[in-house]
Amino acid sequence: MGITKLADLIRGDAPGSITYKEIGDYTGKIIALDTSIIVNQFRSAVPNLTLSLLGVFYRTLTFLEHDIKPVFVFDGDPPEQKRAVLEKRAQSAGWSSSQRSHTVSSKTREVLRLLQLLGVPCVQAPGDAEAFCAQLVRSGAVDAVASEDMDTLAFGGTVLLRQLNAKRVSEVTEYSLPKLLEILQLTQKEFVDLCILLGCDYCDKIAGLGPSRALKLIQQHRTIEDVMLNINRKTHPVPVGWQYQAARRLFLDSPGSEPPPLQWSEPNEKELVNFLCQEKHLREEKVTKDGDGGVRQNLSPQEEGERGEKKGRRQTDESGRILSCDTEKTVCRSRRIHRQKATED
DNA sequence: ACTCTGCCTCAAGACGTT
DNA sequence: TTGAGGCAGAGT
DNA sequence: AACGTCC
Repeated sequence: MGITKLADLIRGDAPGSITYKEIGDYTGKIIALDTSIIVNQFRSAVPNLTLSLLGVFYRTLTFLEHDIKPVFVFDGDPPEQKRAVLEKRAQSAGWSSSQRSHTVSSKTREVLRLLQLLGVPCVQAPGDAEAFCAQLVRSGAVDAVASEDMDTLAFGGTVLLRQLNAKRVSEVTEYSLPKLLEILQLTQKEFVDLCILLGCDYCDKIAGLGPSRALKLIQQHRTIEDVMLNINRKTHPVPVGWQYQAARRLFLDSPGSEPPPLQWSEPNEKELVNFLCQEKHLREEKVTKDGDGGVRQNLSPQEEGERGEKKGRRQTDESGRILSCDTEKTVCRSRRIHRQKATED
């Protein structure tokens, strides 16, 4: 997944486009997240499915504690080009793709439920979640995209955050696409061609061309077409039926769907506890606070995305738009957090 | 000399206690 | 499972 | 920092 070796290339050839931050630097910001990446992270880290739900729960709380407004983006139908990769992946995992999609959807339903109860907006991407995240940050609907893979930059996402959940300071890395393009002296179009040469999810690459040569070739010849005219076709054969043009369109064309209204509301503590403890049989002390702590300032529902949509503590739309729940209660753990901060200070 | 590839290994979440 | 880092070897 | 637990 992602663009092969792009992170290395940036670190080596355009370190000026990277800044090192910490999570507290994003207080007040709206941040889009690729939900499937998050879920997969937890799924590979802990074998148990319920525990990965708990991971999503904790991580979301961490955002809220820092007064960060998360937007969870869910994958839509994968584009045609990606199907080959998905098939291959599912096959090597020994799963049929229909099996896979069913399990995923039941899993994502639970994640969706949890996130709704937490009062954070969940949106369905028209296609690839990464692509939609990129569009959201490009249009200004969100301030940044937090993801572990580099696709976002190829899709034109202007601000990418990696390791946002890092515990230690200065471990969050922020990539600036405008700075990157300026340093590399590339246009977005040229950068997309570079990413295709590096290797992406949507088509093959030219064997024998790695990061170093790919960058030099693109900087010199500007397009894949011109690169192909200037390399040794014998030593670097172009893949037969190479679908690079389709991949290019995928990266450059906007998904098209308008940014939906984003709305945050207070967590529905009662249902949250019910869901996690009753349905999922988690220990209550892992989920709830003990007393009735002060309401947290960060969850003020009257603030919203600058891009529009005023109030409305309405909820709903079952077809995957925004759902929100309203409660007056504060979220678990907040009390403990407050105590910790008090003792630290 | 430099670049790319393949093969290897490892670790991957978040929390609390010590 | 995947990705990232280290090291071998073959290619340019 | 290292370790054990979460279910």
